Amino acid sequence: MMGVVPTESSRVRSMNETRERILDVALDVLGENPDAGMGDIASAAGVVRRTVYGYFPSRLDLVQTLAEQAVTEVTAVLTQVSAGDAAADATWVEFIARLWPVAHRYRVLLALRRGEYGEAIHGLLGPVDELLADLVKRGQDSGVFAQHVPAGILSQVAYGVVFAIADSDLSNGTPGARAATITSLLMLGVPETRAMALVGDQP
Amino acid sequence: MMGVVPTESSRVRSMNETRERILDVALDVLGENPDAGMGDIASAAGVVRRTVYGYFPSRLDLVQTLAEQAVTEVTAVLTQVSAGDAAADATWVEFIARLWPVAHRYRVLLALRRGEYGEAIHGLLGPVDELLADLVKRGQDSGVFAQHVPAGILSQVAYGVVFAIADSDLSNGTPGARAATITSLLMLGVPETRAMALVGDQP
DNA sequence: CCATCATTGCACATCAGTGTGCAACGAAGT
DNA sequence: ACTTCGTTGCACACTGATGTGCAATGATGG
Repeated sequence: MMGVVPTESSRVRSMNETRERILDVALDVLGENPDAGMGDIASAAGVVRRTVYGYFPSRLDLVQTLAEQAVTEVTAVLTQVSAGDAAADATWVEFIARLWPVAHRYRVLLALRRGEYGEAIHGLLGPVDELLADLVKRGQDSGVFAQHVPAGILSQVAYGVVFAIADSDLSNGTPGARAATITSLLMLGVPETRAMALVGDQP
Repeated sequence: MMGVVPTESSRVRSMNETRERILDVALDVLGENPDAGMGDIASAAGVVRRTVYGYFPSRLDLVQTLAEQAVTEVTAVLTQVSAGDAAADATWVEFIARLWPVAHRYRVLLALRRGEYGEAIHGLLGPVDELLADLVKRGQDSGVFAQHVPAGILSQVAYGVVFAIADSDLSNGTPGARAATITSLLMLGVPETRAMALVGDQP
């Protein structure tokens, strides 16, 4: 139905690998230093700067590609999780669990939102914000999430929190993910006992 | 006891005003774009680029001065609030209320933590982190705050949340401050009813 | 064996920002 | 009035990053 792979020749496959490797290490390098240059990315990818420009004519093209990937992945997680008929808080737990590696991976976009590429990124991330707000609003309407703050704001805050944790020192390993899940549940108004039960008392 | 002002001459006062104005607009300009240049800051301050270099020999000097100011102000708020013998959650509410304008004002330091100036800023903000962790730990020990997450991590998360809200679109006005206060209380494990009572049900 | 082509290494121009030097202006201090 | 000095407006050199052009190389595919 989707994605026909016509047995690409070795050359095309090699190029795809190179391209993906560049995108891959770009997330790492830019994740540690959003101001890293094309040369740094190229070096980390094991290629020369000139080669990177062969795949991405400008720095903006690279960043935009990364942003599009992020939107695609996050949207996929969000829609898949929302498809089920579980309670909103349980859905949220699953969402964070699956969002976590993605958020950590694309944490650079949060820093790049500001200055020079801000507009492009913000535009691409718009649909994600809406989906997120919808999820939170459904939780509020069903009485699972508290209504101390409007859904639009609350979703943005929760969104920011997950990224803040993914962006912090405790981004690696399970403690970070666990902290992000519990904390976000609490801030959504889920009682502590229920939150602990959802995430499992002892890991 | 502190701060003797020996009736400064008009010249010195003018210089101090210029210097403070530069630092003031630097927070604004850098707050919107952390990569703004000295020229942008100078223009916004109504002076020429050369003049800025007269007060701050390098860009690092300017940023360090801003960071030192932030540490001074935040530390002052933190110690003053902690001096009282109120409950930990009430203390937290007052803390956020007074921290809010400061956090919003110095939000640029969060973005500047990464890349080039990161080390200097991180070093200066260290003491603040400790004070914050102490406050959270006291709340946990007194049973007011939940212990689902270690104090060190929890304080960092709450720290990040407040800055995340101060850094977001809803940074201006009371709704942002209210959202930050309620949200941080909830994530600290304070029950919703108690949190709403502390912050006031209707503003 | 030969052609294709991704990759390389080097060239170059361009641009933006940093930091400095210095003469000149103009308001404040004596 | 004369001096001091903050400020200005230019000058310059330096650095680092971006983006492009082009010949050489070497592996792949016909």
